[in-house]
Amino acid sequence: MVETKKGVRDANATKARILDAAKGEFARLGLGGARVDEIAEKAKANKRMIYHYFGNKEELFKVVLEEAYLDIRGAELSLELEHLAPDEALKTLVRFTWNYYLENPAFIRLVNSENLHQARHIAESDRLVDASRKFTDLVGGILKRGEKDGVFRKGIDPVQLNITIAAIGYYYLTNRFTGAILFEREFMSKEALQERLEFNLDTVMRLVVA
Amino acid sequence: MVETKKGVRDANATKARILDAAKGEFARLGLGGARVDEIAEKAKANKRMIYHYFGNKEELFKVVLEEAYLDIRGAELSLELEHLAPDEALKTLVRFTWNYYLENPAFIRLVNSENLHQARHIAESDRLVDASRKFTDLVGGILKRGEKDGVFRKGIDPVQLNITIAAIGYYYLTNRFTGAILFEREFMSKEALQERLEFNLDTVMRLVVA
DNA sequence: TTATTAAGTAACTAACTAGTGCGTTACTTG
DNA sequence: CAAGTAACGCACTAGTTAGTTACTTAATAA
Repeated sequence: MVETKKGVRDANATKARILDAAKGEFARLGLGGARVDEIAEKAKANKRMIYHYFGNKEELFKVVLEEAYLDIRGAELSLELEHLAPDEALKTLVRFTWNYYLENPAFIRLVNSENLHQARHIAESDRLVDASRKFTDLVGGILKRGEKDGVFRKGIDPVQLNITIAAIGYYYLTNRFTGAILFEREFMSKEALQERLEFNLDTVMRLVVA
Repeated sequence: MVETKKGVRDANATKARILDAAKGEFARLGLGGARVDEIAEKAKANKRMIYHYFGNKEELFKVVLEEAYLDIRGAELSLELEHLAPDEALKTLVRFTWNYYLENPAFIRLVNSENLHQARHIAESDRLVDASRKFTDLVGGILKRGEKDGVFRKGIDPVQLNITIAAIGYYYLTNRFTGAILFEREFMSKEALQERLEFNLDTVMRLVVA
């Protein structure tokens, strides 16, 4: 939570508080379910400020989404996977992805909401496309190195692999509520989470191994 | 779409039209985004009838969800996988799951919406728990047979496997909108879909193989 | 000190939305 | 065929909701 003392006028701080509150509300209730009044209240800002700084609800949602994506893409790059052996790099990525989803529950909920709306809010964001391209290239590089070292089989599509790495973590976490009921199983205990991570690491390594 | 001639009074037909329209609207816009008036109009029924037959919006959502889940669980059971060799049974399940998601886009959207609301609408549905238990047992049985035949390695958790089979299809399809933008790739062309299915079959078979 | 600009507020509005009151119309059964 | 019951419809309400209007207050530069 962004906290700044009130009374003092500070445009940047107010913007940050609004973004923070909006992220929480959009994640919790989706674009349609979130309420502008509620966001303003949570941000300790006047609703008028939201319209002043962001134009309207959807534009605000755009900024929230873009920031969320840039954050994870930045974190992925800062793992410096190119300095690790291919198999370690891949394992690190699987672990990181899993932990990022766990520690940033807002992220997957925002992505879900954006997909419900057919991704029209990020449709023209060159910044996101650039960041994602770098990420795909990164994974492609790991696969190439592994292939050359003889530890990975060849011909693996980095995009398909990326999707799968995201999927096996993301799905478990977003659908944990229905999952817990239907499979009559605890999804969020320390042991359950650890077990799933191990299973996912295993899945990915079996998929790439030569 | 359920179609019945108007004017003639037919409670079952009206209920069916309402459920059908509700499924479409809830899938399209989520529980929060769907509008009761719109559902009534699409159902060619009076809004009053929705409240008459289903009580309120959330109860209607409950029925829609329960029907959607029972439908896929029923379809899975009618595959009669127990009559197939273990590896064929598993491949058939992966293909079926993929095709079901493709042909019933409402299903994954409804499940997403339900998880946004922490699964409170299916929380007490014994029918669903029973149906899911049968399904988990089915997959468990396939794994056991494969293990005995020496084609599958032992110790695979059927629940984790189920989750993974669902995940690698579900995630690709729900997140295809953001995916298409970020990965600069067509997700829904015939070729792309076929490629993903092959990749997923490969992923699952490599995961279980002895 | 004063004029200017930007930050911030409260009260409002027009459109919408879930849910209802109350009446009408058709089918069914004794 | 009469009377009861269930299907159906209109028009309303009470409460929301995104967005706006018109204003006050603080910071800043001349």
